[in-house]
Amino acid sequence: MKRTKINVLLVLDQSPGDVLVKGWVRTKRGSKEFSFMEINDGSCLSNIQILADKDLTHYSDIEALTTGSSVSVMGTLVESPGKGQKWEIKAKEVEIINVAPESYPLQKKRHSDEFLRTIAHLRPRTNKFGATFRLRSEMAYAVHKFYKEKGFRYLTTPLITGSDCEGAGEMFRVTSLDPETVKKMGKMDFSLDFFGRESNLTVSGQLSAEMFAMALGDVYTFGPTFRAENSNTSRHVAEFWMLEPEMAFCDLNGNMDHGEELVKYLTRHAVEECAEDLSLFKNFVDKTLEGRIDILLNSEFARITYTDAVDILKKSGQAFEFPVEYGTDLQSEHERFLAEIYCKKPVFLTDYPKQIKPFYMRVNDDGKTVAAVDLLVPGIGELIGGSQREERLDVLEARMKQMNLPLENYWWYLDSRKYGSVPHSGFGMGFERFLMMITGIGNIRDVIPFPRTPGSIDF
RNA sequence: UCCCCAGUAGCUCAGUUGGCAGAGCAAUUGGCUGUUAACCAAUGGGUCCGCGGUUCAAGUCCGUGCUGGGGAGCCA
Repeated sequence: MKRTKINVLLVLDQSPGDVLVKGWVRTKRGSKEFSFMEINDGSCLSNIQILADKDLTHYSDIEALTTGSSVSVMGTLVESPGKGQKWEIKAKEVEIINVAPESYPLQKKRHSDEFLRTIAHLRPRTNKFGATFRLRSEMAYAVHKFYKEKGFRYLTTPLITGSDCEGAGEMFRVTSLDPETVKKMGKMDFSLDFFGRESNLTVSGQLSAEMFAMALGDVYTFGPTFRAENSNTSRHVAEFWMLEPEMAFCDLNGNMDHGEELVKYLTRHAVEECAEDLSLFKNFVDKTLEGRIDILLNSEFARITYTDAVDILKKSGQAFEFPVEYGTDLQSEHERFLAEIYCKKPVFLTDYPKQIKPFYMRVNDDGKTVAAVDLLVPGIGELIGGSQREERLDVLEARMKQMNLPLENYWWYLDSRKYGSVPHSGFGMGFERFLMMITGIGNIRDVIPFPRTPGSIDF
């Protein structure tokens, strides 16, 4: 008999008769005459209830089943006379695949996120984390679906990079030399290393993506990204997934239009395809989630220039811990005020002073600002960071010299501005940040399977 | 990296002025004919985060380290 997954069974209108399910025992309520078991196979949030009568062979073994044990159950799918579920299975055969001993750490009660992080290998077996990682999977699919529908090409850029100045924070060094050899060298000699020069894990696929946007038109990358920053916050991990669209013939406004469309598309997909899992987050994780999702879907995102934002903050009358100063980066409290109190919805902040932004951002006509954009989301902070890129070779080279960047290392990047350069734009969206937004989960470590953070690389 | 808070049973936590180590849940055993985080009864369960100090006496006070959480910076 062929196994049926529980998500398929639970939506049936009428019973097909006998069915075979396989899964893990979530809870068992036993008595002398019969036992109820709830089985989950990961296909959906819901369990299916099994009724096991004492007449079954090995009933004493069935009665001894524990939470976490794995079983295979064949029986008749019948309408449940009890409350709380439509269907249940009246078991004919229960095969015990493996009994989980009493040391199984997951109990039939709520556990703290902190505890579950210490057993990250088992936490996907809980309702909350099962829902989280089903949703994560569905959102990754929706990313590809969105870009397929829009005619973008999927680009996989290198994870190991030789550019030492990608410009976004500390990098992890990649080497094949063993520490003893390096010690004997006295001073690190990269020419003896695998690639013959210093190499690192990528902090962004953007520069590569720009090259392909100049060829394929619209591209996106979606893959792991690494930052060696010693960041200890609920919004940072050392290894995360980033989505980076890059679009030829696109200016900053087109960039924002695209970002807004993307966020709304993914959100709508979650609402339409993940309703059951989403209901868990709405009910048990974040009571304000429903309203926030409604705002995401139905409001037009605000768009404010950095200069206007500074004015708004200065006139707000708010007592900020840090002063608002034109020419410096906005503090968290300032960004939060703009998104959560002033706009009460996602807001694109644009046109930052050029001295606080990287070399590749396009210099505006005022000569003071660049065509940068950040999307700030209430409760999350920065979800998207991007820009229109500097496509004018002379302006780009001047800027790089100003910032003391070694032009020769970027010869290939500059070639794109030499040969058929066009206006183009793109941004990076933190995939985990998006998941936090759509689930209401407050710690980024809880939306990634095995989080990597400073001092922590278990599992 | 900086600031603040916490660390006691498998989990969540209480522990008064420094004076015998506690509860709920879980586990184990038994009972129970339709349960829904089932219910009822009994039983077992401790390096009070580590190290050092003060004291007749430290879970409690002091120092230090580690781990975790919240916030800041960096950013996605």
